[in-house]
Amino acid sequence: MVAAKPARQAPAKLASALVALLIEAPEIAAAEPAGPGFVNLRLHPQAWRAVLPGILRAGIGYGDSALGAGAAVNVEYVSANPTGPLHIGHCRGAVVGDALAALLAKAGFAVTREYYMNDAGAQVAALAWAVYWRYLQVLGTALTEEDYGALVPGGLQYRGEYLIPVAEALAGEHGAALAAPGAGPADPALWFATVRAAAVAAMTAAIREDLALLGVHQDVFASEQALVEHGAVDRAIADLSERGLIYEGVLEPPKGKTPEDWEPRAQTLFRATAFGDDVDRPLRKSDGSNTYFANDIAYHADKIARGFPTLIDVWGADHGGYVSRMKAAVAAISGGAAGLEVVLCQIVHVLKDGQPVRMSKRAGTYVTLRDLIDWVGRDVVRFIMLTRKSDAQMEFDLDQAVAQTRENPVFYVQYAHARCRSVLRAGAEAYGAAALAEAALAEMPLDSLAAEAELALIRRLAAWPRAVEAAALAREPHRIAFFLYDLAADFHMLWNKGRDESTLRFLQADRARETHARLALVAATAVVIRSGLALMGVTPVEEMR
RNA sequence: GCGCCCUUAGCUCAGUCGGAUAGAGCAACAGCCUUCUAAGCUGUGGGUCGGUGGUUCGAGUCCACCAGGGCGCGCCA
Repeated sequence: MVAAKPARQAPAKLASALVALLIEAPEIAAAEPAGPGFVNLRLHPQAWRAVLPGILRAGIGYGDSALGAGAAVNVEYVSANPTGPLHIGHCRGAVVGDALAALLAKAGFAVTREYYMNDAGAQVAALAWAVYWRYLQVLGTALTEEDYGALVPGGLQYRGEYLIPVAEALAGEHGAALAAPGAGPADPALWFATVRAAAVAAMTAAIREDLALLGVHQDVFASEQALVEHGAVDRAIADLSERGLIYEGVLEPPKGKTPEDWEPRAQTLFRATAFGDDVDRPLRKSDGSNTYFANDIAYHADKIARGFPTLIDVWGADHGGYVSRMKAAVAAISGGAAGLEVVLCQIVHVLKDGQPVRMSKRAGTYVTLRDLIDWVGRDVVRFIMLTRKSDAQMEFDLDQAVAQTRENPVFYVQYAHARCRSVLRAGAEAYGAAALAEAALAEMPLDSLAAEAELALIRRLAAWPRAVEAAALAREPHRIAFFLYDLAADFHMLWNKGRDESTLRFLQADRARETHARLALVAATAVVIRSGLALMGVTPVEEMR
């Protein structure tokens, strides 16, 4: 139908002509025109069976693609401020980013996994003040929290108890040297840099521990502070200035909802509107220091300079308003040579006993990544986080996550793999492990595989490489989870067919040829499940317990 | 007020490049265990794809407007 216009022929006529040609191909069993110009093709079963040896020889590498042609891609994810443990929102970004990176790598891109540490800004300063408060407490200060809070610029934040060990370590190393006599607060010039460094180091270590629990390992941890110290921010602003994209100006207040303390103010602005953003964006605060955006431009400039034509950032939905300005900045600073894509992850609501778990940072009642892993396990967390499109909100039902039923996709897929392994173990007892090695099964004659449910399963297996490429191009790792679920359903169906019809069971006593062909199919199914779970960072299980 | 995301079966969600009669699970109903794990499988019923227009041979998919939900909106990160 697409070709009809350039060919100047009616779609149905063109379809008939195509059919006449296609029917000649040896792989094609039937071809017929259909509907308004479709062509229905039916491949010979032999053409389908022929995919199995390739799967068995490729192993977990089945589905690897040359699509990316080795092009460099930088995937930045998590990038939580180093101010405390990771919570469930970070968790989704971590899993989505990690799976996306694995997916792109499988699709043939040269992927760098990166974490941007915001270790320079006001949040980290607030963290230092919070740690210092705990330090004074360790020393036995007479100050009340209220008194101390009055001394802190912007007030005391980060009251969580997780800072106490950091303060204790400081006290262990420095004694009372960072405090005034009597465990009172000393001049910040005396302690601030030391405390901030210790706090950031401790929080970074904690975050990396959390990520390790989740099985996330990134290649690069980029430091905002290092960029600032090396002058990267000034260079980036100078670069934009040379391109005529920086000016001093006054922004209009947001339409309809003017902040109460709004007053017109001249600022250093980036001409983001020249690259599709709604308004130009400030790079300097009124006190002359750089905005977060300015630092972020320098960071993205750094990534571009490191040779990445494609940058992918995985962000929380609360940063949605930030996307267009960052895309504008990347377009500006690279002269259009590099592109930024942003994958936004919407909020995750946790359900326990069917009720939403209330989260309040102030009350310290938010669900941490560690909590979640303690409750349901790493593999379940990773799989469930990939059972929704990232730009749709998600409910994480703790009860469903540990349920041993078809409702739980993790269980369902794992169960299929365990069943595969169970059959192969039984087969190995009958025929010996050597005969059931994947390389050996790849040599088996397969012509006995002819049942519709068997061919349906093979068709699914054959679709894996395309599914990988499509998911990689769409930047949608959740598709892998759905593919595996469908694959598991095909397998469970075939398994149960053997109950109704004993000739369809995988293991046929005294019929080695049929059995080996079926074991090749089972082994190939297990391979594809493992290949998919590997992308998701989920461990396949050998048996259910 | 403005911008971005979402809206598909009673519920939770898929839906590939715009392609034929829109698919799963749960819930409801009816079945399947002398058998490689019944933790599973089979079948039935269930739809104005939020609404209205438009583009197209063809729209859940693209465009415009509207409604509802979420997120954000100068010197936080």
